[in-house]
Amino acid sequence: MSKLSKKEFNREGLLNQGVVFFMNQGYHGTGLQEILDAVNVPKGSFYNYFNSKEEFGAAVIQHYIEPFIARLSAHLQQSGSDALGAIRRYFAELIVELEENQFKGGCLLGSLMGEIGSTSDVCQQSLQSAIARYRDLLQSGLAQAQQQGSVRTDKTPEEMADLLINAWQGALLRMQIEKSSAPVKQCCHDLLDDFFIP
Amino acid sequence: MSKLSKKEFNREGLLNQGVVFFMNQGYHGTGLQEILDAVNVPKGSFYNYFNSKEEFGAAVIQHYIEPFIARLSAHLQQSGSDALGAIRRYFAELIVELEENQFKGGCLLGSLMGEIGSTSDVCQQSLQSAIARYRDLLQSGLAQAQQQGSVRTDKTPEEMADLLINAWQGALLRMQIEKSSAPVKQCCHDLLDDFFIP
DNA sequence: TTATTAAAAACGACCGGTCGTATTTTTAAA
DNA sequence: TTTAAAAATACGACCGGTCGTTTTTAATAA
Repeated sequence: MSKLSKKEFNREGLLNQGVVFFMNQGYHGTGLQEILDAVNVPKGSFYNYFNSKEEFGAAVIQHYIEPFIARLSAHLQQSGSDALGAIRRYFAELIVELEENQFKGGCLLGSLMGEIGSTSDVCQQSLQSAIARYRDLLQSGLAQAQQQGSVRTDKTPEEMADLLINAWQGALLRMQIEKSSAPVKQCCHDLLDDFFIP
Repeated sequence: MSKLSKKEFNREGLLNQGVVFFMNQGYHGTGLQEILDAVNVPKGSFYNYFNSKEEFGAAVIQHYIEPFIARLSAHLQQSGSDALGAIRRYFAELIVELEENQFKGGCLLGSLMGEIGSTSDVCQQSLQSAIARYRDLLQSGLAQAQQQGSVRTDKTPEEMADLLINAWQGALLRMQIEKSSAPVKQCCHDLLDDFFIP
């Protein structure tokens, strides 16, 4: 493996483990050492990859949201004339994975919003942009569904996307402490099978 | 002031400041020293009041939820035949206070669920019971409103209470990073003025 | 005196971050 | 193409400081 790609490999590893540790133990509850040990990167090398823990946190946030956007995007793209179905299937997939993980994870964005959303400007901005991107995608999916007649049109897609994201975040928190997927299932059902239907 | 009541006074002060600091900086982001300094209690004395930071955190959670339950309860009690109006006014009051606080706070329960909901059993249980009490109260209010004909009856009050709490929590997180009360206002409007209406 | 509580001092572990230095990679001149 | 200078990266020891907790001492009550 060439040296250049090894650097990128290590960087990716740090971001991946950052997601895992921050999700399980929170930002302040996770020491850099834990992450570095997990990827076998020496302490002194960390600052060749990132300028500070805070900037690392911001990068982890962006790294975290990417696959979610890619997956939702893929579902929407291949859904043809059933955008609402694509959204339903996307969330159903997430629920399956949450169950597989025994409800340990939740959503990194939700956890970090509460923990450092008010204290770290850098991370706050990262959270803002991550959620905005996710929201915009969901919004476009709901707009498609409106044109297809499967979603009510007396609410803006923006409004519904926000409600769905917020309720989903809250349901994920509940899921964590109740160790049950009931909250997230209920949430999807209430909105996608009822409130959003014309 | 007698010694006994001074001890109770200090204990209350610690809990109050615990709410403030945990809300602003998170659990792991707050050192005991900060809280102790704010209440002028020596560090060595902390363990005369609480057995550990973790148990202190669990106590802070219970201490935090109390006034919310009392206020919602009061609104419902004096609402007569307009339980839905009481719930609306309760949340409207909360929104005013959030705006006064410049969206700094959010909800301690939401923040701590994400940060330590999966790692601290003691706090997890405390969060569970705090939310359950709050939910039950909201549920009873919604049941009243159903009997009064102002809320739809094809959904259980439990289901609606959960959705309201979850969406509210998510909206509070959004409010924090967007520094705007728009998310919480939208949330209340979507549910209390639309989805819950028969 | 003895028993009980408050508080000070001390504990080891760990925090994020910096340091000097060794090694490698890139750049540019020859 | 070879070589020399410069820039970037790797790395572990180490920084001052803070963490939550424990032990020891001082003060108070019985």
